[in-house]
Amino acid sequence: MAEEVVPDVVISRLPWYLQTLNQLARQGMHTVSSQMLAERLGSTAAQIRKDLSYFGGFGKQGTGYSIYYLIEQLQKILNLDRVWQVVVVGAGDLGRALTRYQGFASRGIEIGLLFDVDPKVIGTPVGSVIVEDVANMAAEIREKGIKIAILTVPAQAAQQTADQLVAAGIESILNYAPITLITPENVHVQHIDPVLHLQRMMYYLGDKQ
Amino acid sequence: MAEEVVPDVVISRLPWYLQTLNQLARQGMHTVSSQMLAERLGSTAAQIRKDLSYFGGFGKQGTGYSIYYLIEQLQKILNLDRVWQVVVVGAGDLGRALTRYQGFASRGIEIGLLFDVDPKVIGTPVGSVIVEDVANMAAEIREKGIKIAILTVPAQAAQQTADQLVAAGIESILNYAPITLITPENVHVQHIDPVLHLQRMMYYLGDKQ
DNA sequence: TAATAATTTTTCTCTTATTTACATTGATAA
DNA sequence: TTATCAATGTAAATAAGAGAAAAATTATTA
Repeated sequence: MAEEVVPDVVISRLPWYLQTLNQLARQGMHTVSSQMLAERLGSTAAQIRKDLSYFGGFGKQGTGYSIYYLIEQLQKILNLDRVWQVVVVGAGDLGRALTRYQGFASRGIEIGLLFDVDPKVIGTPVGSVIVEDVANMAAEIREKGIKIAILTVPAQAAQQTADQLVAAGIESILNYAPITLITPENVHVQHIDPVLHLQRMMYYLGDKQ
Repeated sequence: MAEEVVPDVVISRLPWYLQTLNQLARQGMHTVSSQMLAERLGSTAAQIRKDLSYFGGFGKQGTGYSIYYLIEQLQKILNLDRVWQVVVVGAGDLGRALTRYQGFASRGIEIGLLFDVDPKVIGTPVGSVIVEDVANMAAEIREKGIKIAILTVPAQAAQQTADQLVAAGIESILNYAPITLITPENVHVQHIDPVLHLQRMMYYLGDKQ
């Protein structure tokens, strides 16, 4: 009875499915077929069915999937049936924009802490949190038991800050700094860099501009 | 002589290689082996070599790669040997943060236009550009021949705005709105949504918090 | 100058991911 | 109640990607 491991590509698609299912639910729909969902997502029906089948059968043959039920199941699978606290490090333009971002609360994410080094911004409010001194970061993260960090510090400070976060018990880092972080194996890092995305698209644009 | 198509996964890794090569160059290095680069990236030497070999041989056997030469070649491949103008649509927190982002100019990206619907922000400056009325968007994009857009409008306006962008000749959209856009085949869309990334990480966190 | 060591390039193999195909199930209508 | 239709779940086939191994090239050292 080998403990079947679900491939990470599959995991990475589930939040995307969930997003669209929520959209459909908001539009008042109750049921959806893999075919219809695939069209909406620009994916394929077979892939959606296969992905879901890693976790069991959620649909009814002949009918499709109950949107409400599938949302509930996906939330359970992804551990979204609770509120996750997140720490933001770096209260520059981007860090502040993310801290104020309305799309977090409605999807179970709460910015619990916001840090910076700059004495000029420490103590100022951003949305409903106050910028705190990065010197107190480790202690506060441990106290609150936070496991997820969003990193929006300048490139030259990023690696050092990441090290501190890992030491403080952070296990997942969403990295907006334009460098590749080096972290222990057990720490999940995801890199969001608009430049990398834009450059990838430029390849396909050829000499169009 | 079949025109060999380079897989998109390969293309998506090149900007990442480039980023690290630039880092190494800034540190004063002149040469790097695939092995060393792989360690730096958290990738494997074989993969880097294989990716690069899609475009020819850039290295010297026994020595490795000339960092300067490889950067030059990658820039040529990705069409980065020019400045690309980009339009930002949506002058909210995120749109303004991106418009002011320092990391663009140094990597050949220039925010040429910034639009919003809100009369209160139209006319105000953000960095070196002025927020303009979205009503004039199509005309201005066409006039400047811009092909790339960054979309930071609220979810409910995103699809409609994307349609307008496509009609105005935009061929690549970097979408920050939390919905899946429906666009013609020839339009490249990339979706950046911190929530999707965070949710993916939450799967691996289990019930750690 | 010849031998050795380093590292790329290329080919081959293996693994992973996607697609196809179909048997099965449940719903609907005659 | 039976036949038909729609759509899932899964097994099998195909395709794509990654990794490993072999061959080739360059630099270095004896």
